[in-house]
Amino acid sequence: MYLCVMYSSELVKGTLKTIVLKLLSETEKMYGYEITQKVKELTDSKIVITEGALYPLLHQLEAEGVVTTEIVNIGKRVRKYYTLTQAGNERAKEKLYEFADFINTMNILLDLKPTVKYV
Amino acid sequence: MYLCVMYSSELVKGTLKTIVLKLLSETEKMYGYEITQKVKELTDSKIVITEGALYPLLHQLEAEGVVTTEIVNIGKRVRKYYTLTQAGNERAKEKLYEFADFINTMNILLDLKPTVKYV
DNA sequence: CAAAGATACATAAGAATATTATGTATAAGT
DNA sequence: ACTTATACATAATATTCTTATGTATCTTTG
Repeated sequence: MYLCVMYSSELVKGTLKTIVLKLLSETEKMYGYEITQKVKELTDSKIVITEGALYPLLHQLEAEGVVTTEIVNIGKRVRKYYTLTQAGNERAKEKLYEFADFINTMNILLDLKPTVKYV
Repeated sequence: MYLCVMYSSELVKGTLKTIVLKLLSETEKMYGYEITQKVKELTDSKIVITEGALYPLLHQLEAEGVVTTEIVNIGKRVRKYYTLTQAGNERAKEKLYEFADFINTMNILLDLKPTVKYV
């Protein structure tokens, strides 16, 4: 039996973009469903990205020129791959740096011990 | 000259309750304005709590029995002090633990180095 | 082989939480 | 006198997520 303790949604809220950009920055191209599964796997189901949150975000990123898309047919099904643009890579770096800095600030504020470095 | 780089609002969003509970858990009693100033000071103005966000949260916490209030007259002005109840202290511990755990998960996911312990 | 579950996309209604703006009022600094 | 700081509060709006719904194919399993 397995007790899955997810985080309160308000905590995860706001980190979705950072997570997606990070994954895309290290995998060249990914499709939506793949991203949800990867996050589930890496976090041991502590963070679960819902489709209602992910797809609108991906569309938004495309509209902003952060990613480009490529549609691939798998049998009769369709997959939509997302790839970071050069601007997207910059965006990913910025977001990761911001998050690392944010964690450091929160550690000080909440009096948690170590600091995190983003090189 | 001083360049104040605040975090994107979506990052800070969701951590407000944790921050407030933590401050109240170590200071016995605080009033709203005091909380905003303390956070500003501790984070070097990287996190600024707006009144429109804070006051509704404090009222909510009171309605939930997490804090009790005490109104104090300072001259002709009014101050509303907030104190954690016993349930509030539990809530603060839970929230801090959750946040520390969340940071650890995010560090793994985003491949940032150290982990944070909340004892 | 039929049903259930997994894969894969998408959007709309609603909830939650914050920002921005506004309002009131006193105290302090310039 | 005027501006800034202190101190509360709420309303309109914006953002971002959850939940629900919809479509469709592929795979596993009884």
